[in-house]
Amino acid sequence: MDAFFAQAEQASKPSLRGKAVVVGGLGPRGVVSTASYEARAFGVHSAMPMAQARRLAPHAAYLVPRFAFYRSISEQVMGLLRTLSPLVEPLSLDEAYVDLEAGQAAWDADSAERVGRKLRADIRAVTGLTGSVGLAASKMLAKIASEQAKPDGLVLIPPGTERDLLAPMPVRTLPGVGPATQNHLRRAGIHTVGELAEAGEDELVRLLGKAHGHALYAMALAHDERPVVAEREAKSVSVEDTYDVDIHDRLRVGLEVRRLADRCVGRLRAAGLSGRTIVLKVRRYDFSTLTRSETLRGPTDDVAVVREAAARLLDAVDTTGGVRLLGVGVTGLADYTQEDLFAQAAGGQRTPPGEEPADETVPEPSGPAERQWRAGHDVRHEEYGHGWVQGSGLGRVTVRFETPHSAPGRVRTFLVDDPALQPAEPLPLVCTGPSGAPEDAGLGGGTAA
DNA sequence: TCTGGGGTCCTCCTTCAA
DNA sequence: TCTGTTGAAGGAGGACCC
Repeated sequence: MDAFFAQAEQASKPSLRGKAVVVGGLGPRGVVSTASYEARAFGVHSAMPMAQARRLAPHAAYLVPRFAFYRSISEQVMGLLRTLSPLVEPLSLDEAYVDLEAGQAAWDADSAERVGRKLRADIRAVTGLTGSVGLAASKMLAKIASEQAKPDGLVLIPPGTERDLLAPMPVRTLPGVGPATQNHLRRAGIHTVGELAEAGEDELVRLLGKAHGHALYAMALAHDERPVVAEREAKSVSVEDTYDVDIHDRLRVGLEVRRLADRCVGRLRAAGLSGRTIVLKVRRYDFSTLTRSETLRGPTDDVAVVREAAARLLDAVDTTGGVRLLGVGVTGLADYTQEDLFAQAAGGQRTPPGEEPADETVPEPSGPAERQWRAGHDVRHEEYGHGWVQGSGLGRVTVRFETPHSAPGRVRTFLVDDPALQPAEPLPLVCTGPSGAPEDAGLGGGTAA
């Protein structure tokens, strides 16, 4: 999908169409998740500090991400892909590989191109959004083709042309080459994929290590045998928070770690998993990051065990000077726990999934008690109908009243505790009803936040 | 006024047991 | 009993991706 989060916001908010839209964290330490193509023209891009984006594009609309909304659109798109093949490998909410041959949807370049064109039309019809398609004989090349196809296009790399196509491209084009590897290669005088291939496998292994060297050499020759894998098992579960202001108080650091441990266990249990290794992550005031881990004798999903392990790990970390980020994670995942084994040995039963032990609380992530009006989120007003929060502060909230199918709407301001104003679910982006009235076709059961 | 969150994979080092 | 080798596992950090 093209600039997915930003495009989804523009589709649901007519007044933002054709305008610069930036989606990301709006706090003092936020970064850009997605920028619309209009915002990119000002130099705004993903992973850029939000403060920098605001300097570059002060007039842009700045919105917080609405993941539940994007997920509902993503599920529709993934559903379309699964009609083409059983082998669909999602990379994220907005990207996936599809093995067309395995699904017998295509067998040569012509048939693949037909499938690609129809897919783009179907995505447009079902979601109202544009997506780009890259067609090639391997995952690496399909990815490169789809990048070339953006926005709103289709690119096919004909078999036999791969090496010639890759040769002049910068090394950064290849997946797995980031800023550090690019620098490394630049110092060795290697700038393009062609130069990478000429350097030879031994030289690349010497420069970049065994795994990376071999993999990069193969990719430079356009060799990529990685299969499309439909089901991938998670290897770790983690939660982390960056704080608006560094935390200096050791007691507070301990409380935050405990809170993160609770959230992590909540996620772990929701996924029906347990884990053996507990990881504490600390990013200090100077952005230096360290991790400490402890491996238990067996996997656990016990909140008290994870809390205690995280606290022990924290004991070994110097936090004087302040911390800006804390995280707690669990790796070495299993779908049983040490307690299962004990229970089995004793002929007993463990707490059924979903039921919490009486003396523990694993709070689900939730907002504070007072009403929060987050920029970009949907609302409904008794008199003015459906709209979205354009901004809030100083006890007031500004709402623009419009829907995906209306003309750009008017703005009104209310007190934050105005009882006539309530949070609302996102409206579907596509009308399918005979009357033209929006139906629930767009939102997969209306699961959005 | 710098730099999110949730992941995966790799490398290097240390420890420990066979 | 002592020593050297080897491999697995644990731990830490870094690079990369979306």
